[in-house]
Amino acid sequence: MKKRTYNCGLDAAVDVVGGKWKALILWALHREPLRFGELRRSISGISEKMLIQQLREMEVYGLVHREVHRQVPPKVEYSLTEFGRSLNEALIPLGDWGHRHMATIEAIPRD
Amino acid sequence: MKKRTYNCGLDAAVDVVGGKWKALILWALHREPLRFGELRRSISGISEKMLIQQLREMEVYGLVHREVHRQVPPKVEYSLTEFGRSLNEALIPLGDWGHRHMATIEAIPRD
DNA sequence: CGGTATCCATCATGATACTG
DNA sequence: CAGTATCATGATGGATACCG
Repeated sequence: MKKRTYNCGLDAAVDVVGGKWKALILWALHREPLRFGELRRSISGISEKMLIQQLREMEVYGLVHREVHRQVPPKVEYSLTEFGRSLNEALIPLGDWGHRHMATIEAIPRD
Repeated sequence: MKKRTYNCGLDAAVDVVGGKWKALILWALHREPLRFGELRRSISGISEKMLIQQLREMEVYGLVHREVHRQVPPKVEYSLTEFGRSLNEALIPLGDWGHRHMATIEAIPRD
């Protein structure tokens, strides 16, 4: 989240959901609330640092809700807010597109 | 474009359209082909360096077509391929979402 | 007009180790 | 279990100057 004004909606949306991980976190949480560890295991390749960093930002944005259950061992559950849910729905066509063209995308030369 | 395999379509799509500029470039080109200078003026805040860099990547991805008209002064037109057009359509709901929630997004505290 | 080439600052991401 | 701290690296972006 760098800017304060936007020229178009896409500009604003990219600013919110931008980066490698936020869209994937939204998707991982769209079915049910998950604990930190479950979330980490369900998003392959993410480090604990990036996961917590992105989750904190998404909490500030109002996309994600963080609920602490005071018990031993500690249990913290993350879930989507209505706002997060609405963003996730807006991402579905993009996910479908990626799924349809995955073979093409993987064939793109790197570097 | 960093990875070679993807867990889900959204993962792949984010890899293709990720970064601050590519979605905006797609949008700028969706109505009609534009010259380099027109493109630069229509995307506020982008530097020449980033514009040319992103365009080159999008050419490699097969999203954008670059057509050189040999004349004086030089004229180079950029347009969307069918692939680029399909990606742009998949981004429309996200753009709508951003447009609907722009006030909320601008009100999010920074840092 | 439509780029290219450098240099440089800053930011995003990653690896590893450690803690309540 | 759910994080934090620290350091390293690479990507991103801005400024400036130059070229066919």
